[in-house]
Amino acid sequence: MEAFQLLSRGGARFDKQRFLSDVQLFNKTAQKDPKGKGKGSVTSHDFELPAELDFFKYAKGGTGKRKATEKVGNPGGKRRKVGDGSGDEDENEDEDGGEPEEDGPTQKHRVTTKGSDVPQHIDSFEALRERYPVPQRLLANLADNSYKHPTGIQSYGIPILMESRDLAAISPTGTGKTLSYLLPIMSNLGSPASGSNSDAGVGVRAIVLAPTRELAHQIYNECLKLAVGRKWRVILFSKATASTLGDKNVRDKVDIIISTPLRLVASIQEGNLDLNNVRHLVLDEADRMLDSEFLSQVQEIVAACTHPTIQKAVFSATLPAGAEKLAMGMLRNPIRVVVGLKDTPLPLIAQSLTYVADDASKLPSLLTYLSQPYNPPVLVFTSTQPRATSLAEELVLNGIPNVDCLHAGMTNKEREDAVSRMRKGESWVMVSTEVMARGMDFKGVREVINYDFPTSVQSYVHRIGRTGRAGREGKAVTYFTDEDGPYLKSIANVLLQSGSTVPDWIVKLPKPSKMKKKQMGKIKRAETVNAARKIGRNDAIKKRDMIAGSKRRKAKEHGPTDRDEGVSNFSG
DNA sequence: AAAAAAC
Repeated sequence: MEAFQLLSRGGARFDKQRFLSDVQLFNKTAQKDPKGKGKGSVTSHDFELPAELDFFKYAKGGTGKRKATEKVGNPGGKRRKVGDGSGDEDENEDEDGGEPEEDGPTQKHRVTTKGSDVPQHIDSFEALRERYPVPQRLLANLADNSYKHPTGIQSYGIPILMESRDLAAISPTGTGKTLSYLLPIMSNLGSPASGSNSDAGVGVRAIVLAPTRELAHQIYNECLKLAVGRKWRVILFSKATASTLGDKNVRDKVDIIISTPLRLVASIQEGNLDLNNVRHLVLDEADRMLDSEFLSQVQEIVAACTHPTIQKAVFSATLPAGAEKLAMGMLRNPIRVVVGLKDTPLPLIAQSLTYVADDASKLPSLLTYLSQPYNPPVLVFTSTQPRATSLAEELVLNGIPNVDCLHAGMTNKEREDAVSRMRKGESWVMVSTEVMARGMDFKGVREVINYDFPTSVQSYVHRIGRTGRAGREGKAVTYFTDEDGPYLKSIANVLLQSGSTVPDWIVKLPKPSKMKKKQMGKIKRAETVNAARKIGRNDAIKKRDMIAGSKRRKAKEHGPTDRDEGVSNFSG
């Protein structure tokens, strides 16, 4: 059920027929309903998933024992002290009662909270109304968009935000974070400023910041769905919409702005925008927003929000210690909620590492991959814009159908068109840079390929998080070359953590010390080569990868020999 | 560590 609701959010078109098979895959209790596959006979009631079938499924295997529990509320109003975020967590856990299953859904997930006076979580959206004055229309819009049962982060995060508390929320990719903050914002704002809302004050009252235009747009779309039927003024900030704020009558009646940081800063500096009436500020993809390039912009925005009772919240699937410290410093008496394991991908995503000797071997590998049956659309990540462009060109030249490309070097229109094709299912292979790595919700994406090795664990987690969304299964393949050796182990650990398997030799790689990383890079490069050769001889390990390897060599003979500059300049 | 993205 939940998976169904999640699937039907976001801007992407949603194929019920296609989803039906997925649900049955997950839902052992569901009766097979051949009629359900018939045209037009599928309704949401046809596939009630058990409530415990949450998005978060703990995979078997991985590293040792794994706790898979659900934290249940905060009985007795137990106080919790906010700590530094690292180290031990003050947890309150409870078994969920379900039995772990071999291959089906594991019916357990874990939520941990930290902070004082944590509000009781909700078990249903209806329960919200019993506790808070949520506008009827908002709940109706929720239902109209097939949101029926809250996910973990929604269950815990929404009451916290409803009670005007500051929140740091960490929840895996594709688990419904957007709704977790939009619903409380719209509820707490009460009614649009343009109406007879005496409490509205003057000027924008809520701001959501996101790192990319595409993501801001997606959040905006979500917001519009919840805004149906009321005269909310929600603005997706851009040069054009920002200029409309020159009109004071417009400016004073804005309710919510969704924006990227720099655009907002520009308007503040132009004197077109006053943030002193902002009561809700959300940083989506918080760790990204707090890294060096965005930090000063975000700080400027935070400083401009001078309303005494402003509520701040940060959301992400990953929050490294440094970013968390910064975030906690911004928040007032915050509650920290972690769903699942921080910095860890969903176990629903089957991850693998594929050895490709060097950069020149990547294209043949990918072509081989795409010559075999695959589930479009496939999302392919490269490290730079030129590499994205030239890889897309190469694929087209090699006859791969419906190849698209998306990076920030393209014009706004090109970017919008690419997203639109993706949403319509017209893209089969989408080649992109990090711009697509975070937050984007394309329901159909079943496979992600890291053509270029991700430059951080966080990048890896977010990239592969474009699949496996809303309870679906996904697949992620990561190419690595000899040069990626120094960072291989850290990514391999992520795979292990989330239940995927990793060849032994990678697990045994020594941990690179920071000081000697560069030096060790050379040593390890040799180790990687040797170990990778061993794999080639070992039938037991990663059949797929070996297939890819041999096909790669074959494809190389027939494949194009001349390579675009953009593709070859990777190995500096 | 390093590129990308933000206007």
